[in-house]
Amino acid sequence: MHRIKRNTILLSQGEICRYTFKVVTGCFKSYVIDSSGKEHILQFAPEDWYISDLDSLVNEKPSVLFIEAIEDTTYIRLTKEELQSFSKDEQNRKLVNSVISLQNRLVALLSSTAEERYFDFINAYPSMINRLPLKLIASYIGVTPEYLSEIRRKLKEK
Amino acid sequence: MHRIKRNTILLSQGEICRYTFKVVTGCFKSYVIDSSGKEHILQFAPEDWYISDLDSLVNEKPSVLFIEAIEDTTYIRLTKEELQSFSKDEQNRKLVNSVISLQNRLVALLSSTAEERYFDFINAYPSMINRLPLKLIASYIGVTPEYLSEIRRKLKEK
DNA sequence: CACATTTCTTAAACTACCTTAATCATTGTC
DNA sequence: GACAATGATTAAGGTAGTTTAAGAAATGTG
Repeated sequence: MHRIKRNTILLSQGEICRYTFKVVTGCFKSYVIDSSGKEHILQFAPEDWYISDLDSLVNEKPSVLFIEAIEDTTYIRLTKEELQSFSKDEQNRKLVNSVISLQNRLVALLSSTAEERYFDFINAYPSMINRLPLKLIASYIGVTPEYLSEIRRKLKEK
Repeated sequence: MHRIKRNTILLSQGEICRYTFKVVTGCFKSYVIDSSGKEHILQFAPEDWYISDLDSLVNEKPSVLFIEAIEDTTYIRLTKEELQSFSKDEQNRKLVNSVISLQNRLVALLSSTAEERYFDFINAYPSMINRLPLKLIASYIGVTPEYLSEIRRKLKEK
């Protein structure tokens, strides 16, 4: 079991990812930084979630993602070999869940407005809303903090 | 081995997906239709690719996706049980590849402009460019056909 | 071949979302 | 408890991408 402080980076873009991290308490985020320096969050990992750059881990190539603690966090880390020693069923379930969650995000990004994606987020992660700053939610749903702030104001006015 | 004509739908939104389809010759697309009736393509599956709605297949719930032949296509279909009889390694590789390709699309949608995503598409699927109508490429990269047409014109002017 | 249907292009008006910048609120730190 | 740093809000102006509509090109069909 490992213990790290908020804002600590566990994996940086360009490094080869050697582990999958399983959160015990706290929360991680994975994100990319685009050519203009902006951060875009792909995943939050609160208690019991797994987080990793699978492409980097499996194919031993440089990661495109950062993984960083957004709260003081305790976690377990699993090497590729340890992951592979999981039962076939267990491994499958985890991989299938990853596919499903990415597919759902993709569908939402392609076919919903920012306001709809904000509702989706609230429904999918009701307990995260009070735990995350607006800034991070905005980055996850794919808008600027200023625009999410405007969305919230419009919702109150109703 | 099954054989179907262009424009035939193999899976519709709302149905439970019973198979993973492996293309022998031809090409499938998977897509969603949003609340305003617009189509958004998630994946193309040319020769040797697999396509399915994993969430629906594995959890036996109604599919959100359509799967449709965009050329006359021959394919093999695999039930959930047949898929599970694959070697652990083979199954893992396929699932990991799905995660990676979805993750790449997500990163692109969050952090690139439409023009950059068009370049990404050309680089990732050079052989598909001549095979797909503009309309379908536009749907895949997440813009209207009119706007992709404009992107192409601007590129020619350079 | 002729006709219908679908696809592609162009252009003008529009909108969802971004940028910048200023102000205020909250949090962390010595 | 003061001050710095970070986060949230608001507003004005800008831009990437959409909508609508119409015509041109390509494709399918009897």
